[in-house]
Amino acid sequence: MALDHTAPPPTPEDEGAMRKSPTQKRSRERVELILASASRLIAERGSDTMRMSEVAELSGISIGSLYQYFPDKAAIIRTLAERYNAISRTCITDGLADVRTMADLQRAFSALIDEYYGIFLAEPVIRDIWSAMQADKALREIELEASRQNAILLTTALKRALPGENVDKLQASALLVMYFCECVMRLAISTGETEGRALIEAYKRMAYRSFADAPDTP
Amino acid sequence: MALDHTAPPPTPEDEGAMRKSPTQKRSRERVELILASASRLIAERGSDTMRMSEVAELSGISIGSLYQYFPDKAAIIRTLAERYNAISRTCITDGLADVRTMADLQRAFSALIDEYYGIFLAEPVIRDIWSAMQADKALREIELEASRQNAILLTTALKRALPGENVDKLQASALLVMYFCECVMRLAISTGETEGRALIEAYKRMAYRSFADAPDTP
DNA sequence: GGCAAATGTGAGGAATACTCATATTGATGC
DNA sequence: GCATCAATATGAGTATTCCTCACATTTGCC
Repeated sequence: MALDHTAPPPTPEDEGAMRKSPTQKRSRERVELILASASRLIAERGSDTMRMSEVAELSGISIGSLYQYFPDKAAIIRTLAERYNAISRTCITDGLADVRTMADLQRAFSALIDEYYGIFLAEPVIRDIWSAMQADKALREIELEASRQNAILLTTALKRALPGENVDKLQASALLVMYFCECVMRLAISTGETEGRALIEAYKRMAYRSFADAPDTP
Repeated sequence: MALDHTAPPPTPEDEGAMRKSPTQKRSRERVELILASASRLIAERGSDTMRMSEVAELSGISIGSLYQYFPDKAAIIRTLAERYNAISRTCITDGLADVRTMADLQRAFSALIDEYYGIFLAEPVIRDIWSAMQADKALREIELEASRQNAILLTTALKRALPGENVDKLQASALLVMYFCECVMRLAISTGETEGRALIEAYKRMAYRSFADAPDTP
């Protein structure tokens, strides 16, 4: 599952991020070399401290050549992100192919999520790109802390409404609901208001059902 | 609900981000002035294009003074973020105070989310801080597009497993589930693996319940 | 009024993404 | 083999922007 940069996959589709699509053999190899170097640097120290000069040096090419293929630093990161997305799409397609019933779906979904989490844990580059990005680490801590505080408030109300429920599960659900609240707001902003409202309604349904004292799903 | 910078609230708690807590009256006012200027600039053009020199100029103070109160650019943004968090915590506390039953909870929760979304729409500064941040806009587009693609795959499987279900709602739920997948991964990375695994289990329960053909919640 | 501490100032240092004029390399025709 | 032109490579230099620091000014206090 780990991305293999030594054997460049034939991907002429993500050239949208590039300045000039390389036609000669050597330059195609160089693009792969750049991406491999960037991957390594991101894995070691994170994308925000990765320097373009380091990418060039580690690749054994000049800065000028680097900018011949990628218009800016973000383009390198985007290209990596798109490759990871392509991989995960394949996993999902395969995982859901044979689903016929809800029981199938549940098994398949659970396995997919576990696999995905495994990849997340194992691949520092995905972790960095999707979670660290450029965003200030301290700011993410603040967001998490706010979600925790809000989750405590929600758990308190939930305990009153559902006296018999398993408290650990209530707490985990409450944290998710509060954390996802920020997430769905971001999503709604990205999609625009019309779709955003529908998504927020779906979020509310989802949150409410997660509270309901349904029997556990394995 | 909009933040009021003309009447500085007595907040000596968020001084953690500051370099030197201002003791004199004038300097307290200056801190509020800086935050108000930053707010305005972020609302107009976004935090990533906000320049420290602009903040200083708009505040009518020198750059040196700016750095007397805030150790760096991120500290200004963090201070604003913390103030918004304090406000939302108050809303949640008030909103959930009288909850006794699940019906209460549902009403209160729904109202809270609607209110929060309203704030998000109305306040460009919150929008920017929580959604744009420094992160590359194109990268967020890529994430959204990936979630959409994955949601299509999931919806296809869901339609097979639940032939009679309302397709619009299935689609909205599927998009949320897929988008939240990235979110919960980020969350799990932040919390560490022990808590992360519990959260991922909670996420799976939540996702699965959202598929189940339960009656709609109003 | 005088003194010490707090606060204010802005030219300049430092870091780093990115450019561009020039040099090198590869392909193609003869 | 050689000429020629386009594609590719180079890295010193530019531009931008965050942030510092040595010195000036103001404030509170006796």
